[in-house]
Amino acid sequence: METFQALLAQKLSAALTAADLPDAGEITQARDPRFGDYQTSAALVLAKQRGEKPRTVAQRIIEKLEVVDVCEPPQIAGAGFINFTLRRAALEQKTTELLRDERLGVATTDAPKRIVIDFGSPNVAKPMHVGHIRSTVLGDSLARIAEFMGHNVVRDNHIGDWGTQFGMVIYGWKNLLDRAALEQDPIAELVRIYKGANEAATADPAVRDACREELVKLQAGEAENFAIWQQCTALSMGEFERAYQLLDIHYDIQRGESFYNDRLPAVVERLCTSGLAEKSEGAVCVFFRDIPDLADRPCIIRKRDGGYNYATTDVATVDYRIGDLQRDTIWIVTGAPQQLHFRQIFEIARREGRNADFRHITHGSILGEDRKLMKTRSGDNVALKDVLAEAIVRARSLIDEKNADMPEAEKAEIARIIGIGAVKYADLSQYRMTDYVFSWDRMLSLQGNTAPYLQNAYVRVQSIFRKAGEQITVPNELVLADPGESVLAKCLCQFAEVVPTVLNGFRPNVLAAYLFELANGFHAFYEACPVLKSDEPARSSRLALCNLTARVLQRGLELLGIGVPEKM
RNA sequence: GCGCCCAUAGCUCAGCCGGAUAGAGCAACGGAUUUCUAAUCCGUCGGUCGGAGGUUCGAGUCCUCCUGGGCGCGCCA
Repeated sequence: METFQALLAQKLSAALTAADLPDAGEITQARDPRFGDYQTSAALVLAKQRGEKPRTVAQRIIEKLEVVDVCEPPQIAGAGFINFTLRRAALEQKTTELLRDERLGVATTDAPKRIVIDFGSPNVAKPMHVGHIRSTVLGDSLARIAEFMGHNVVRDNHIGDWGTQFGMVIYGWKNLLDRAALEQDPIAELVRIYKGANEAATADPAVRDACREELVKLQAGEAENFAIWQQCTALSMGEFERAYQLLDIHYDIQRGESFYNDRLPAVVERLCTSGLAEKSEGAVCVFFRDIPDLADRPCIIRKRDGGYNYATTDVATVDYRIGDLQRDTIWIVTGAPQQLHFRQIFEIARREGRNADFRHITHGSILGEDRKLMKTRSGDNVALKDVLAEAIVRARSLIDEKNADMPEAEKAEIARIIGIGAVKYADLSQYRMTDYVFSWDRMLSLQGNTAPYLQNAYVRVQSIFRKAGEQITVPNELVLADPGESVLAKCLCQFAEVVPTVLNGFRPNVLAAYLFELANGFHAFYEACPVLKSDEPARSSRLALCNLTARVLQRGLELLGIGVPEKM
C-alpha cells in the first residue's frame, strides 16, 4: 500500500519529466488546512535553478500532473506553491485499505540494515538513576521502530562492569562490608562500601594504594577478587532486570565491558602494527593530526601503567559488532558528553577500513524543578526504582479518584501502564537533545501532550466497542461525509508517512507529536460524530474509524514502548 | 584557549532536508455536559524566534561575529 505522499511524489516526478524539467522538490503534508492536504515547492526550487518565474513553472507542472484520481485539481498559491486537496473518494478508499492492513499502511524498508543498538548501559555496583531513563527509553523506542521498519536489530546492553572503580569496591567489600545490609539491599550496600572506600582513599594514601592493588589483582585474574567482582555483577544484574521488567525493556545481548577484556591486547598490538597508534609519554595513543579540531586530542588506548581504558574496550566492541555480530550499522545511544570519545572511536574504525554506518545518538539531561541536573535534596542521584515506584503510586491515586469501584488487581495493572507510560512519554515526546524539566504533574496530566491523554483516547474507543457488543462488522467501503470524519481519516492515513521519518534524525518525538494530533482529531470526531447512535452507513464507517484509531494509537504507543489499558 | 550542544509566548516545549500569516500544551479568561467514561471539547488572550550582520525569490532553520547558559578536552567511564 502506498501513502498519499508517496503517490503524489511519483505523480509529481512523472509530471516533471513530462514537462521536460529536472526532478526536484518533494511532497510534504500541508501545514495549514487552507493549503489543502499536501503541497510542493518544486516550482520554487526549479524557478530558482533556471531563472524563471515560479508561478510560470508551477503552471507548466500542473498541466502535466495527472492526479485526478487522487485529488482535486491542484492549485497554485503564494509564491508558486502547488497545493493538493484529496478527493473524498480517494480518502475513503485508502482508509478502507488501511482497515485491512495489519501494518496500518507502514511499508517495510527496501534497504534493510543489520543494526546493533547500544543503549542503557548501567554501571555495576551503582544504582540505576533517572539519568538512565533517557538512553534506555530512547534506545528501546528506536529499536522497536527499526524492527517494525524491517531492519534486523540487535539490542545490546553495554554494561559498565569493569573499570577502576572496582578497586574501591573490592577494598570496601573486604574491609567495610555489612553482610546483613547486603542481603537487605545489595546495591545500597555496594554503594555504601564504594563511598566508604573512596573517602578512605582520599584521606589516606595507603588506602588508595590498597585499592589500586585490589584492582591490579582483579585485572590479573586473581581468584578471590574475581569472585567478588562476579558477585557484584550478579547482584547488579538482578537489579537491572527488575527495572527492565517494569519498563518492558528487552535486550538481545548484554555484553559488558568485561566481555572484551581478553581482546584488548590484540587491539593495541594491531593498531601499533598498522601504525595508527604510537607511543607517547609512556602511553599508547592514536593521533588525528590531519583533523584540525582533533589534532591535539589523542585517544589513549593503553595507559602508561600498561592498563587499558574504555577507549580500548570500545575499539574492541566495534570489532565485535562488525566481525562477530556481522552488523553494518552501529547506533550508540548515550549522553552528549561522550561525543568526542565516540568521534575518536569511529575515526579509528574508519582508519582501519571499517565501513559500517556509525551513529552516536546523543541526548540531553533530565533536570529538576530548579533547572539543574535532577538530584535528591542531599545531592545524590535520584534512584530509578524510586522514580518508577512513585510514578505508579501517583497513577494509582488518579485511578482511585476517578474509578474507585474498579477491582484491585485491575487498578494495580493499569497504574503500572499509566505510570510507566507517563515517564517514558515525557521523555520521548521531547526532542532528544533538549534538557527537560521532570514534572510529575505535567507528565501525569490528562490534558495536553501526555501518555495518559493518548491512553484515554484509546480507552474511549474501547468503551464504545464494549458498549456496541460483538456485532461489529468491517464495512466494505467507508463513507466520510462529516468533516470530523475526514479530518480523522486523513490523520490515520498519515501514520504510514510519519513512522519512517522518525529514524531520519532519531526522533521519536515526531511520532509522539503525531499521536497527540491523532488523539486530538479523535476527540474532536468523538464530540461531533455520534457513533453508536448514528444510522447506517455512518455508523459502520464511524466504527471503522474508531477501530483504526485504536489500532494506530496502540501500535504507535507500542513503538514508543508504551502500553495501553482497556479501561482507566 | 579549543571543541560540541542549547537559547522560540508568563511557564513547559514542537518546528526533519531553508518555504506561505512561527505552532501546541499548561496557566489566565469565556463557553459546552442529566455523555458512546467531561480523565473531554470549542473559543479568547499571549511572540522584535537571545543580539548584530550576511547568503536569496524566501531564514526560527544556513554562514560569520557577539551575549548568556550547559558540557567536554592525554592516562575515569
